[in-house]
Amino acid sequence: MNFREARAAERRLNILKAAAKLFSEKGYHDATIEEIARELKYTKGSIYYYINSKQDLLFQCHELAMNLLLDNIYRIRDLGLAPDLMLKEVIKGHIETLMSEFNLVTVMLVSDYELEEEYARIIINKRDEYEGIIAGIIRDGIEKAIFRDVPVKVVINLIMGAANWIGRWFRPEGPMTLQEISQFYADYLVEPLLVRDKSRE
Amino acid sequence: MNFREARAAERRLNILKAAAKLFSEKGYHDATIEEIARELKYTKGSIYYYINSKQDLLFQCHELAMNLLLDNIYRIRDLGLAPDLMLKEVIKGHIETLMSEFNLVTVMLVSDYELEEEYARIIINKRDEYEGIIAGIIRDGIEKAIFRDVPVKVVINLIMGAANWIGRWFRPEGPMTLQEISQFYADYLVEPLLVRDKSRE
DNA sequence: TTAAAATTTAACTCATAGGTTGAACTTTGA
DNA sequence: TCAAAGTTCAACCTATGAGTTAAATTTTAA
Repeated sequence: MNFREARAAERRLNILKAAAKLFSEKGYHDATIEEIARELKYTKGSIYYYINSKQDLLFQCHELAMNLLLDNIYRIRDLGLAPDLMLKEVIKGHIETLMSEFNLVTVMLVSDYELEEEYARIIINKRDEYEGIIAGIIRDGIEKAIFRDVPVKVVINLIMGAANWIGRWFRPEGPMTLQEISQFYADYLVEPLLVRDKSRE
Repeated sequence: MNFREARAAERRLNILKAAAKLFSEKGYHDATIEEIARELKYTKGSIYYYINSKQDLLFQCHELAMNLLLDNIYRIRDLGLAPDLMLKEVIKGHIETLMSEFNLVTVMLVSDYELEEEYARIIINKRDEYEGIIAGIIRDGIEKAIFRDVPVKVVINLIMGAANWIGRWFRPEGPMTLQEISQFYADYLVEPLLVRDKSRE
C-alpha cells in the first residue's frame, strides 16, 4: 500500500467513524450523507468519491463492530481459563468492547433491521459464530459439572440482552465506573449458572 | 360517546395497530403512511382524517405500550407478595406484556430516539415511574434482608435489558413456551439478589 | 325526502435526501 | 515544467413520502 492508498484508507476510516457517530445519534435514516460530509468539512460529492452508498457505510459499521467483538472473544478463548471464569471474562470483554467503540456497536445493535438482505446474512453469520463460541464455553461448564444444566441459547440471549442494553443508560459521570459495572454484570450473570452446594446433592 | 364517536375511536385504534405493526417491522422511517393506509384498505387522505401526524401515531404507540406495562405493574404491586416473589412476578409480567403486545412494545423499545422532545418527556416520565416501582420493591427486599445490598439502578437496568431483548429472538415455534421462558428469566435474574446462607454470616 | 354533517378520495404541494456529473483544482512524478 | 492522475465541489437529477385540499360520496336524522 503506497502513500496515496494509505491516505485514502485513512479517509475512508474517518468517514466510517463519522457515519457511525451520526447513525448512532440519530439513527440510520435521520443521519444524512451531507451531515456526515459536514462533520469532516467535506461536501457530499467528495464523500461519494470514497464510498459506494449509504447502505455500504452501514454495512461497514456492522462488520467492523462484529470483528472487534470476535477479536476479543478469540483472545479470551485462548486464555485457557475454567468455564466460569472464562464466561465472566467474555461478559466483561463484551461490555468493554461495546462501550469503547460505542458508536459502531450501537449502530449494529440499534439499526440491524436497516441492513439489506445480502449484507445482513454476512453479519448474522458472524453473530452466529460469536454466540457459538459462548455456547461452547457454557456447554463445557455443564459437562464439567461447574454449571447447572440450563437451556444454553436462552442463557446466551439473556446475557447478551442485559449487556447490550448498557449502551442505553450508562453515563461515565455516574456513580460506578464501566469496569465496576462490567465486573458486576459478569458476577451477577454467571452466578445463577453455578452448581450450588455439591454436598447436598 | 355516541355511535359515531365510538366508530371513529375504533378506527383510530385500528390505524394505531396497523401503524405499530409496520413501525415494528420496518422501523418508523421506512414505514409510510400509505402502507398503513393500504393495510386497512384506506387511502392516505382518509388516514389523515383520523390522525394528526405520523409523529403523533408514534407517540401513541409509545404511550399505549407504557400504559399497558404500568397497568400490569400496579396490579402486581397490589398483590402484597414478599419482595423476591413480587420481583419475579414483575419480570414475568413485563415479559408477557411485552410479547402479548409485541408490535406496540417493540416500537417503543426500538424507535425511542425518533420521538420528538416534547413527546419523549411524557414517555420518559412514565418509564421513570415504572422503574421507580421496581426500585421500591428491590429496596424493600434489601431492608428486609431478603436481598443483598446491590446498586439498585444497575440491577434494574440489567433486568430490563435482559427482558427487553426477548422480542429480538423469541419464536413461538421454539423449544420453550413464553411462559417457560418468562419463569426461567424470573428465577435466573432474582437469584443473584438473594442473601445466601444466613447461618454463615 | 332532503339538507347538513361526516367521510373518502384523487390530485396536488413541498421538502428532503440519495446519488450523479463534469468541470475545476491539486498533487505527483518524470 | 507539465501532463496525467487524483481529488473536490457546485449544480443537478430524481424518487419518495409527509401532509393538504377541495370536491365527490355516503350517512344521518329531522
